Amino acid sequence: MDNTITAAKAAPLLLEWYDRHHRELPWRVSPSMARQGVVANPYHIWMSEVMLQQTTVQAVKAYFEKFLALWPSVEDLAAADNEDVMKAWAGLGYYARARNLKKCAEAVARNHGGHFPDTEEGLKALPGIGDYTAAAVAAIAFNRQSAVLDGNVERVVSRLYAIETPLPAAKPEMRGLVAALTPADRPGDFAQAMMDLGATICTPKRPACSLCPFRPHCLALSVADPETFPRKAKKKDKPLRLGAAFVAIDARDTVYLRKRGETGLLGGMTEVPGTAWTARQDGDTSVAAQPFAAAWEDCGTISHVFTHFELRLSVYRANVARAETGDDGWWEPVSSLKAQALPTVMKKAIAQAIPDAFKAER
DNA sequence: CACACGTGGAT
DNA sequence: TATCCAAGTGT
Repeated sequence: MDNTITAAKAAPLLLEWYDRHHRELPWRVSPSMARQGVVANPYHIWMSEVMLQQTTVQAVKAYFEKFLALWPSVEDLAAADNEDVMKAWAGLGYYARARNLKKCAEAVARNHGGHFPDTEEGLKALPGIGDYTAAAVAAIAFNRQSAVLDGNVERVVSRLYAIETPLPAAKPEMRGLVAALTPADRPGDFAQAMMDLGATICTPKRPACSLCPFRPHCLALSVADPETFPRKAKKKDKPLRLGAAFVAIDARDTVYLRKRGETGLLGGMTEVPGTAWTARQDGDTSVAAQPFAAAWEDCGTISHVFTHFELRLSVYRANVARAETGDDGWWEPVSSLKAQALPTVMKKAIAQAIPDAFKAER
């Protein structure tokens, strides 16, 4: 007997589960709040969705609160200094998101009177908003019946229908299935419910199928091991790249920093001088690659894993007079390094040269 | 379609 | 330790 779920049954089942078991999140209007007349703030929903791209809820919470405190409205963010936005985003990763966040805020403030477009199409035309985020903001903030497909939903749907096509080829099929399931009533809650289900019940490993509202209808559970869905190709292994980083300190306990170019890896972020990061094992990562002459002391190496390569950086430290550096950067007190737009890899390098650089006592 | 693009937590 | 992966987007 075919127990495949029908569109008419899916939403009520899932929304009933969501009303009882939804997560409380800082940017979310819970069902009980909605009953009291609270409506979603599109600025908050957009901000959270951009931060949540490939990023855990846990990591996002503090950044979300910080950004709202610094820039309470989209006009505030549009008027902010680019550099301040990059400083506030430092540590969250995927820094193109921060650059696009600022551009998007400027576009909304300048071209849309400070109001986000309320359609998928309008939203998707903005920087940093793609298929997923456009659908999510349209559904959650504007109650549009849009098909929201993220990693969680892909997992839920792939199991519900035991989809054998591997990702990402299966995405169009999955989007069609989600579109068929999405209700006209509470489409935003439906989307959030699918994501909550994927995050808390239909998890990548050891899913809690006994607690799942879709359990009677899940094809993967009935015919196979749900854990094996979604199918996806194996990832390539990461090559190793080598480089050197030079931490120059002057007599007043300040460090020489530079700003990276606006595009590419860590674009627009702050760094210490260093070599290019080469895949060549014979690249010069020795003190000979120094950016300026000094009595460089070998501080050992640090490792950092990026999305598509692993980096091993040789770190050097020296006491340097201000006049001996170039003029492509600036001197920053060690005590204020924490507030700089330093990506994690640079904080690691500096901490290797100055172990207490980021300690609270400073 | 394939690849570039960060980081930290879980197993 | 190795691997996966978390509310993806841009090119």
